Amino acid sequence: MLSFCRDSAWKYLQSTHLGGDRTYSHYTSRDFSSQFGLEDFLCTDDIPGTDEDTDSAVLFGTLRGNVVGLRYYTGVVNNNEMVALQREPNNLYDKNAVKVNNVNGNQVGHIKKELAAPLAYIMDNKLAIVEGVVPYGAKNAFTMPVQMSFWGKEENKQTVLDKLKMHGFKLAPPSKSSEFGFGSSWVSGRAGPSYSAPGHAAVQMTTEQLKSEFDKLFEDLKEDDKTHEMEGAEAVGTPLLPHQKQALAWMVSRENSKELPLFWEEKNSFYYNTLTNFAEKERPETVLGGILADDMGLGKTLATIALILTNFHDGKPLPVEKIKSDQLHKVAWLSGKKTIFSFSLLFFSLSPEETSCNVEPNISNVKKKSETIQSQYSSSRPKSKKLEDAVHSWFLHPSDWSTGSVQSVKKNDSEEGPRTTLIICPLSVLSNWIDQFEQHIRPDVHLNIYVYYGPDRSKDPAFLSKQDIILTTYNILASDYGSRGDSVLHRLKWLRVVLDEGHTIRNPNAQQTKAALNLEAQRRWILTGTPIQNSLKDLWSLLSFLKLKPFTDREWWHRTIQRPVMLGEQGALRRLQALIKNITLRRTKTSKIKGKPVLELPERKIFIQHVTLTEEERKIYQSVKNEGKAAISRYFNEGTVLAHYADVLGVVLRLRQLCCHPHLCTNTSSSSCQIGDTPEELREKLVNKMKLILSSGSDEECAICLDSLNLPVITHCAHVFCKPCICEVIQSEQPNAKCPLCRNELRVEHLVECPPEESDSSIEKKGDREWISSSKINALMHALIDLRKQNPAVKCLIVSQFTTFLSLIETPLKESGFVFTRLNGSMAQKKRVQAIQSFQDSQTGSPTIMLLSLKAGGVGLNLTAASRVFLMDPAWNPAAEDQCFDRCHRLGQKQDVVITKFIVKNSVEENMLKIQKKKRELAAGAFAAKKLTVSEVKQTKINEIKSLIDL
DNA sequence: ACCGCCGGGTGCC
DNA sequence: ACCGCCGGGTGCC
Repeated sequence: MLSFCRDSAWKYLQSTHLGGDRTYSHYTSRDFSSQFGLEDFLCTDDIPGTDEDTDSAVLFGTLRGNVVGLRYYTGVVNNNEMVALQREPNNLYDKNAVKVNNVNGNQVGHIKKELAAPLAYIMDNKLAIVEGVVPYGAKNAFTMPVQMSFWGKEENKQTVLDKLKMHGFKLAPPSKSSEFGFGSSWVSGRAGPSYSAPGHAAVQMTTEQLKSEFDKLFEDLKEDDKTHEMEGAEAVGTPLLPHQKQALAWMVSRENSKELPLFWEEKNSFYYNTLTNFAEKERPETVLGGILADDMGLGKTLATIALILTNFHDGKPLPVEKIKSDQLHKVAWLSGKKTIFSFSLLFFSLSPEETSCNVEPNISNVKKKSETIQSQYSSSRPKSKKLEDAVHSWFLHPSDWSTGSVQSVKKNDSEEGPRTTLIICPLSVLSNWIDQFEQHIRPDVHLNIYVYYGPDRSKDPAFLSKQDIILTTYNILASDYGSRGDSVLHRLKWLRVVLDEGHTIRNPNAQQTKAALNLEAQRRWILTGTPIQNSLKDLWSLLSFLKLKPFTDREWWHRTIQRPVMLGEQGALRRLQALIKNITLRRTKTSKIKGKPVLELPERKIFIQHVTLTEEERKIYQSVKNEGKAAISRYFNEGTVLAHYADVLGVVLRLRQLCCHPHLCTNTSSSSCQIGDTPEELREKLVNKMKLILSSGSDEECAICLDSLNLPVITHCAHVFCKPCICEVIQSEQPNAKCPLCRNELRVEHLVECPPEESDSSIEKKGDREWISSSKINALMHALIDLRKQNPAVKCLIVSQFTTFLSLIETPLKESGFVFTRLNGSMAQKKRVQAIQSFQDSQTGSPTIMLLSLKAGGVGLNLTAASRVFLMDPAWNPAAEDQCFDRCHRLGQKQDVVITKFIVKNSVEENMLKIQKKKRELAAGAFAAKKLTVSEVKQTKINEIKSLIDL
């Protein structure tokens, strides 16, 4: 019921997706392989027709046709307006019917049936995408002309031409300006007499060129009117830094803006869209929001909190109403039995239903629950007054609530419309938001915050709509939305929706994207540190979320911006830049305000501490290395290195593990799968390979959804995906599904799942083994003890990609009397929060060390209590290391940060450093670096392997 | 639609 | 006239 009408958009979407599974995988496979730092290693060049259909499309030519039946429809167009052609296969009168819609999606008419016949064939078989522009005659009563452009893959061109010829039509060959609607020459008549060579209208830019152009897009965003500053409302408990005041001023002005959106003009009481030439009487909705694309650590969360409080209602701030403490009953509310995060800070009024169904009127029960909360929060954060009070208030008998001793909040009684801000974030930053609310909202402010998370979350619309802020995750949003597309979150209208880490919705086919796009809100914000992560394509869902007309429909985005930019069309990039500038605020860590850096972070120094293995360790290392080297040499001789990628990776992994500790190397020799293997043997080998990949410290990302692996499964060709993702691919490519990464045959029944975590038992197994130290552990302990002598209060992060290594480190830490905590990627949310909070606590007796797995947490993680980092083993990807360092070297860090990398001499680790160095240079260097050919790329990868194991 | 097309009415000059 | 011509009815797919 909420989904707005955009049939043509979805049609379009499907048409580019179907048969596009393979095409899609190309561009994702780069990400996938980059997780190993061996880009393009996985032979993406073997995949034919790799880019999205729409990207590799060329213009076949143009054709003038007629739109008929105008009498019967309400949709109107202007001269030179773009129109959408949409198949209507269920038309009662003609199976070949092709509808013509205006930019708004209103039907204008039909394509005349003689032309509709070949068009239907072309469109149904996806031989070409057909786009229309009405050159003149827009005001005709019965029929009007339409200039059609046919875009498709080169190999389909002849089929299209033949089909049209069969029906007596002939395409005019493309001429330079014929395909765009921007005041071009053909408008006045037929495409010019030019018979220039068909094909690309312009030379396509290389990825590097485009990327550097994208970077430029953001370069000048800081100037113009975005330097205005605004103080936060009284309710904001934290003083804002200058750049945060700018963000606030900009966000408030965006929310209260009355300006027409970009590319719209008012003309004779009509509103014209200058890109599509669409016009309508109704004023296009002003986009009350935008993209806050500041670098990580500049305080996007704080800016958003400040916005919520400062532009609370009617352009006015949330009033701070001083209340006497004896009148103040602080109530925490626990929804159901297990959810800990379902609490409300201070006040809110419960609806009778909520009271009766979620809170059992049983004092001992309530006490028990509150004690659980208390042990989980209060003990770790005794200074958190607010929460402590909240917990104490639990001891109020629930009957008090109905006798009225808990006042319901009276706030903004005059308020009309929705009052609630819905914030959606990845689970990993949920707790960060809760922390920041506590930190930045003045304690005497009435604000209802509800964390919509956990199995017992309230789905009562009356209750939810009474909240000021609701916090939830993309996963909850998507799973609530489900297949039926309705959920309480989608039934309610929100004052404001904020998407944190907004690039999460870059994939238009992902469920969470669809769920986010269908939320109804007055004001819409996207917070992200990486606005264009992979390509221009990623921008569409963001713009669609912002409801920026006409880009909510992908066809118009594609025709007016994406394709013109990709084809390097004159002015297209400027158009894109204007667009981004209009809705985005971006500052980087190096941005300056009035000559001063936006953030003055303490220094960050990186030291490399070389470690020499003991003779014993070196012996083991050498034997494993020789063995692996022999195997890899064999692959080289056979020319099968690339086919044995997982095995090569395995050899390298074992060597890396041996550099850390001999016990890490669990002899799961993943010998390659042989034909003679029994199903059990094969299965076991695949499971081992999968574990290898999952534990190798590389990004655990699925190449299909680009997100972290959800129910990882391994294919017979040894590639790992989310089970739902790969099943969908198999489904849609039936009966001959192929692996998106290597094009080997795929079958659902061949997918092997990861057996349930046995890490606990394996750790215990390790525990049975007698603990021994290692050279690296010795080096670490030496450094830690030294450091403690100098300053016992200093806090350290100990980072490794191997969680078992972190477990091994626990033993000497305990022996030497260090208080430590631990954070793994796999930890339950509540445990994580606990670990982070106790570590960030500055009290004496709090942990001074955190054992951190390299990938744990994600972007939002704030560990500024630490000023020392010990990186136990180098990562493939230097960016992953940097991101990890940024968790303590960020806003809030007061001390210089010293990072120590332990590197074993004469080992694979040193070689990894060399590769890292190359990568850094490549990343920093000019994008002008020429694109490597396929064979050059392969050679590079082979060289990397060789240098890794000294071949 | 100030068209095309259809089909009924009509029929020397 | 098994035609031509006239003029009314009619009109997307």
